[in-house]
Amino acid sequence: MNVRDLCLGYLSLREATGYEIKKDFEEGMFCHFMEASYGSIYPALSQLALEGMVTVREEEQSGKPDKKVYAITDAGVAMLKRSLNVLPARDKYKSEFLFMMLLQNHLPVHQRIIAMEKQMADLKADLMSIAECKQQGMTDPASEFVMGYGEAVLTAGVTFLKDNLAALHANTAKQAAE
Amino acid sequence: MNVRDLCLGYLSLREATGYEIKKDFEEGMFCHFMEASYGSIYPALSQLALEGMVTVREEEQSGKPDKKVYAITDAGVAMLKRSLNVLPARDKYKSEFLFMMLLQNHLPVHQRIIAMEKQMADLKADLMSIAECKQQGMTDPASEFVMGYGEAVLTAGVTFLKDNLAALHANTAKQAAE
DNA sequence: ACCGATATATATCGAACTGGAATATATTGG
DNA sequence: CCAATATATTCCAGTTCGATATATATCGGT
Repeated sequence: MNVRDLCLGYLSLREATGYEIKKDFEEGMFCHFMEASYGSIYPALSQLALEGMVTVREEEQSGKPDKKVYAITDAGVAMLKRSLNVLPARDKYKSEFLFMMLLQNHLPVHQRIIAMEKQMADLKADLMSIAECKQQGMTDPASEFVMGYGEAVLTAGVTFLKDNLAALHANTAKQAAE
Repeated sequence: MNVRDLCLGYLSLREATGYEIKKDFEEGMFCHFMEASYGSIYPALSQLALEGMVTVREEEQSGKPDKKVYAITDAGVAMLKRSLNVLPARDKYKSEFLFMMLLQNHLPVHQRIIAMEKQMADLKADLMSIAECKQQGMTDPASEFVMGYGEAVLTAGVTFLKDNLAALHANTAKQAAE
C-alpha cells in the first residue's frame, strides 16, 4: 500500500485535485488514519495519469492557479481492486506523546501535564472532525463504520487521559496541602 | 523526533544492542506505538557513538556474532532532555484496514469479514504483549501509564469490531434464512 | 542424524516518503 | 491596509523503509 493506491482509492469515491486529497487526509473522513505529503501525492497522480489509471481535466480559474481535477478510469478501478485483494498490513501507530510519557522521569511534572492536555486536545480535534463529517451527511455504511471505529478508539483515549489528569491534580493538590 | 532520539530515549532506560532496541519496538513495551527499521537504528547508533552521546562495548560471544552494547552518556542524557523539551508532535496513525473498510463497496463480504478478523487478532496480539510486560514486573508509574493507555485504546477497538462482526453475522444468517 | 525454520546480531542500499521552501494569487479579518 | 489564511502545484534534501546479505546456534520434526 503506497501513495499511488491511496490516491486511487480516494478517487474511486469522488474526483478531486491533489490539494483536495491532501486536505481530506488532514481533516475530513481520513484525518485520523491516513497521511501523505504533497511531495508524494502530486508525483503519484502524474504517474497514474501517464499509466491511464486516472484522467486529468485542467480547469482554469480566474485569479487562482489552474487546478487539475483527477478522475479514476475503469483500468484504475481494476488496479485498485487487485491492490485491495491482499490482507491489509498491520496498523502503524507512532506516538511521541507515549514515548515522552515513558521517559517522564526526565521531565518536570508541569510539562507532563501540558503534554497530556495537548494530547487530549488533539484527540478531541479528531473527534470534532468526525462529528462534522456526520453532520454533513456521510451516512453510507462504509463511512459509518470508519467513523464509528475512530470514535470508539479516540473516546477511549480521551477517557483514559481525563481520569489520569484528575488523579494527578488530586495528588498535587494533596501534596501542596501537606 | 527522529530515530536518533528514539535510540537515545531507549538507552536512557537500559543499555542495549541495536537488535534489542528493534525487538522491543516490535514486541515489548513499545510495540504498539513505535517503529524503526534496522536500516535507521544501526546508523543512528554509530553516529551517536561518534558524537559521544553513547558508549559502545563490544562483547565477544562464542559462536554468535559479536554484539555491540550501547550505553548512554551524560552528554546523551542532556541532549535527550533538550529533545523532550518541545511538545510532542501529533500522533500518527496509519491503517490500511480502515482504508479498506472505507472502500468496502469494491470487496465481497467474506473478504471484509476476514479483514475484520485479522484486525481483531492484531489488536489482541498487542494486548497480549502488554499483558506479558505486566507479568514480567513492569510496575513503575511511567510503564503503567503507557500500558494503561494502550490497553484502553486497543480494547475499545476490539469491542467495536466484536459488536460489528456479531451484527454482520446475524445479518448474513438472516439473509440466508430468507 | 539431518534438514529446515527460527533466533541472534550487524550492515548496506535503492526506493519511497516526509517536511519545508518556493511560487503565485484571492479573500478574509483585524 | 496589511497580515494571515486559503487555493494550487512543484521541487528537493534528508530521513526512513524494506529487503537482502552474512554468519552461527538452537530447536523441532521426520
